[in-house]
Amino acid sequence: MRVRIMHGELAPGTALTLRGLGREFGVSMTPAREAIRRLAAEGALTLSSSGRVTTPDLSNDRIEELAALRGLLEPELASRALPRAHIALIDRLQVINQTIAEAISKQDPVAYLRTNLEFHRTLYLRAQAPAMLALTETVWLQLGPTMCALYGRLRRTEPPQNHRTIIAALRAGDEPGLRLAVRTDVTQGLKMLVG
Amino acid sequence: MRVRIMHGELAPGTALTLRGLGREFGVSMTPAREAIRRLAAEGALTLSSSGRVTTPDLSNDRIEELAALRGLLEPELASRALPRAHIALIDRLQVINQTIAEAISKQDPVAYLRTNLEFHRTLYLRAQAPAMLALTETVWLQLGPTMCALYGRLRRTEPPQNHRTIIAALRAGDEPGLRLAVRTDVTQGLKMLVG
DNA sequence: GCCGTGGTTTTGTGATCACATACCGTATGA
DNA sequence: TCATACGGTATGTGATCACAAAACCACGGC
Repeated sequence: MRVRIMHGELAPGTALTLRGLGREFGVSMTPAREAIRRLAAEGALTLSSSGRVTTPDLSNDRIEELAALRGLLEPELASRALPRAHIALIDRLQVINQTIAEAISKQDPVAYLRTNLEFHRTLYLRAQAPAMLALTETVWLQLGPTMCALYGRLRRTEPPQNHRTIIAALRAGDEPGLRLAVRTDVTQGLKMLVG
Repeated sequence: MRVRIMHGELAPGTALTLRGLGREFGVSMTPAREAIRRLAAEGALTLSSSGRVTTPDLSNDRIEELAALRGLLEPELASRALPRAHIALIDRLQVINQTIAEAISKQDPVAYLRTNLEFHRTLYLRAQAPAMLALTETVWLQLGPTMCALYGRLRRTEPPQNHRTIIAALRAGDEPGLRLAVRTDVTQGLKMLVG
């Protein structure tokens, strides 16, 4: 429920109401409120003064900060996943990569975003670091709406070259290369957004 | 309310009940539940199957992971705070440091922990990076109960030498030195816990 | 003496309600 | 014509209730 709400298909600045969400999902106010508050607790929603709730639209400083967070956390996760990455994982990553290419050619930003995150999560799951992954997903959640909105604006056409570099580094067991590839993949996309 | 609960004065493994907490704080189940769920969402509480809620007692792997997270996030925060650190801040840090020394001499683990975190937070507030600070506090929250319990077991007597190194690096404007000092301060304490 | 099974109690969940408050539209006056 | 004040509506908050499930305890059987 909350996952679908915040996965990116909600424009930043949208106002949410407890009763509205309750009606939409066929539940009462109590579970809706709980979901809202939980998302607000991890920064995915901003609850304005007097509890009014909206999806946040982030300032450029905030985007830069969250991008730095990704650039800090994700290389570490990738590095931890590297020793445990075997062929089956790499194959799955390549399949996901193909799906990403399809989403790009279809100009479907929400599918692109979702599959892109699936690529990263699939890799990071191997890191056996649940707390670190949870924190990273928190960051994704906060970036979700703005990223989706901005990807919708600028027409991406280039294929996911960075992902290919990541897979290559994974195959070669090249730890510094992997860190660098992940970092550039993460920061490059977000640098375009603020710039 | 939730801050006081998780600030460290709760042994890991304690079971919380909604109605119990409600009675303790003079409120009904609804706000108590909300607080519980919020804390559970950020990993400060583990809600077992069927919603039973306890304070988590962390495995050594988990402690190591959270320590790595601190070692990743906090040097970055300190580095960002460095250009904005002026004399008044350093003075305040030194005052807090004195309070820490008092807590150590009194063998009061919860006061030690609280003041120690106040030291770090005071520094990191200058970084102007709210999301990063929020994530770091999440990590603190998760570590809270175990750290308190373990600090109670081992009798610390050494004064906070690392904090003095941090302040010195801050004064000198030495960015790599600051990063290193923060990293060792953070990881050293936690290395003793698992070891 | 120990283990399984029954009932009782506790606990979490979701719904509904009453109340305070914030927001919005309108009307009136300068 | 614009600003301000007032009233109605909608919204969040906290409380209470009914229900289901899980835990606990005791009793009986092997």
